[in-house]
Amino acid sequence: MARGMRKTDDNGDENARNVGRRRSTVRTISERAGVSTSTVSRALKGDRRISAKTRNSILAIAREEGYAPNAMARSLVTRRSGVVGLVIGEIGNPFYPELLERLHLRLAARSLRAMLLHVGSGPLDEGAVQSLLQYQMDGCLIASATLSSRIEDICLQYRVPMVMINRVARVHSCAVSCDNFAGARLLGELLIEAGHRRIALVTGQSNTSVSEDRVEGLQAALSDHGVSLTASCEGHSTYAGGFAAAQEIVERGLRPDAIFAVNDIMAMGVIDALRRTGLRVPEDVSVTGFDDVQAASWPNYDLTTVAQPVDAMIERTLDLLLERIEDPSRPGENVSIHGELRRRGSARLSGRTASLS
Amino acid sequence: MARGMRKTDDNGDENARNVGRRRSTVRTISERAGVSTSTVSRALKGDRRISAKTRNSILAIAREEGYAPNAMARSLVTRRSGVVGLVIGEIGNPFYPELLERLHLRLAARSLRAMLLHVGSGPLDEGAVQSLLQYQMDGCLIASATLSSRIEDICLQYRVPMVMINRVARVHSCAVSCDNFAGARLLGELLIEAGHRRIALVTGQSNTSVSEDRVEGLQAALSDHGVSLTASCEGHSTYAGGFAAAQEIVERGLRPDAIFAVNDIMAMGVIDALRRTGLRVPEDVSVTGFDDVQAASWPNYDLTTVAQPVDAMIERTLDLLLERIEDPSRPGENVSIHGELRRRGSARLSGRTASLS
DNA sequence: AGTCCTAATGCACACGTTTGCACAGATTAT
DNA sequence: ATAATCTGTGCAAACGTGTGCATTAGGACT
Repeated sequence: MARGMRKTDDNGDENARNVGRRRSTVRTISERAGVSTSTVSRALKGDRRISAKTRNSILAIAREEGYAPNAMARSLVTRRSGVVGLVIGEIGNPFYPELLERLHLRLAARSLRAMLLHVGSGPLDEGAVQSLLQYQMDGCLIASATLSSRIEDICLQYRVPMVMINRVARVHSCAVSCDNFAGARLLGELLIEAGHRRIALVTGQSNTSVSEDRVEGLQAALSDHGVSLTASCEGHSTYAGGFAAAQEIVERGLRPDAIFAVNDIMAMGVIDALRRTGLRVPEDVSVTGFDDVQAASWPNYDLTTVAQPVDAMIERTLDLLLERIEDPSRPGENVSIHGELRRRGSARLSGRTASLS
Repeated sequence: MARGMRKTDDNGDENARNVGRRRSTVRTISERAGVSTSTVSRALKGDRRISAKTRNSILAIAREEGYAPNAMARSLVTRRSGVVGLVIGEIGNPFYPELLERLHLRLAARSLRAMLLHVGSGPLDEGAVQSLLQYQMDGCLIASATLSSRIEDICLQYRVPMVMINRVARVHSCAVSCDNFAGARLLGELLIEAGHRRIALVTGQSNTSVSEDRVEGLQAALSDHGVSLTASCEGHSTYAGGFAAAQEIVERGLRPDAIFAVNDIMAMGVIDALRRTGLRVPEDVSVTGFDDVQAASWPNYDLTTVAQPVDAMIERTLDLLLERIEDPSRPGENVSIHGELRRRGSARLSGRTASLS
């Protein structure tokens, strides 16, 4: 299709000298500059011992050649690859893509690169753990509520520093998460203050720490006020899972006046399912989520939720990881950071709190 | 929080021999087996010249040591890193996360690993292009409708094989995309057959090839039937962009009976905006999208759209990339693969086609 | 017995960097 | 004048693999 023919031809000019030729190395430069390779190496990393004159000359040649140091060769001797492995969870939940973007940005800021070990909720293949070792990764980041025990074991065994994000760690490991318990409790109190007494719970696979903590947070708020759960429904931790769970709740005639979904994506499914049966949100049923993904603020969801402090979590995660790369003997640490309540339209407000922003 | 204490302690046992010690190398193994390092190297890659006896002995020791070959050292000599750079686009559009998952899977199937160069719609920093060269990546994959000319130039200049996905390439490059023109034309015809004559267009930044082709496909269908566009509205290629565009169309009193959005995520914004103003979809206005992201089949969108043949596109993309890694002198190629029309509830059907599945 | 072939293994170098140490020359202190 | 310090640079060894070539041993064939 000629439609694709935008006219921008002729590749960059600057280093036409090495088209086709092999990439220039520290050796190429040393020969042109008439110095040894070690001098070149030192000049390029700004070693003060190299005189300004030769350094500038070397820098000029390097630029002209379009030189880029070979990270493979470097990491062979420095024993640092500058690469961290990345396991990223259920991609159908927009929380993870959104996390991924920030994470990549902050990694780059610390001059680290991410290599994908696994993405999605499928089982992770043996190739992933092999490449973690083969590529001499400096560390490993696990952003997934589920599946990871295999890779966690490997990291422990081979002493690869590892930090999990959006989870709580078992012994010896590090993890950073939102304070799910406290956040869920806030949501629970919000529902109770708004007068709700028939509260239903929609949860994902309950064996994740994130899910468990949120459920317990809600329970804590409820039992503080002598309220007990009207219903509890478990489904896949997806939009479809939330949708199905809400359908089931309606069909069983449980008539809750509020539904607490364990995360935003399920809450969105819940809302759509409720409306499909003619129920109004929030007039007939209040709905809350957790995470504050972008879609939560879409006008037709307008979801009351708790925002995970993603940036703060990432920053802490990288602190922990870099510390352990520096000194692998450091003990494991669990960090939980407070999230922020977002009052929106999917849950009724009590008269008292309605005047607050 | 004691809540986090799941009990699973003591790391794997198998190779307790090398805790704390440095990882075992081909040399460690050669010494234990009483052979030379070259024999070990050959045995590990199944060279037939090594006798079964010594090979088995070496394999056993390697397993016991938990040996993993050092990919850095290997690629230094083989001049193949097994790594491809990945640029992934506007993450707010679920098309890209969904693509990412499949892509990673198929890369692994060809024993390649993906290193993240850039993610999201922000400007890509110089560090990204530097690391493309430093880590000696075998190739580069660009999955983004926008931004990439900088990295494209670099790839051309340094002869790094590169394939773009969901775009059409300018000269010298490779690209794989859905046949956007044909797909959009199908949608256009569907709308016209259903009796729509007041058709509005909602588009993203029009300077992307994907967007342009879809618009032209629609136009082709319209002019075939002597229909001309009722309105055209441009916004950011996001949910919010679609939402704003539909609002504007309604406010300007243009009264279209159908809206063709350039992709699903914008179509979702369009639908929500229309409903917010009291208009029904599809009774008052039909809406179509493009991509068939997962959310398109959510019951409250139930979006008529064209499914991009993601798996086929990925497979072709990797074919092209691997061919060019093998032989970089191959000429550029544009591949476009037919998508599949998905008739759903967001667009009215004509009596004639209503009986079809 | 000598020649040739095959099978199995080792030697040594290359890949591109970094870095401890040595060395030459210049400058300063004694 | 000699010793001590400093400045700028080079040598050479490492990092862990892969691989062309040489080497050895054993057998088969003439």
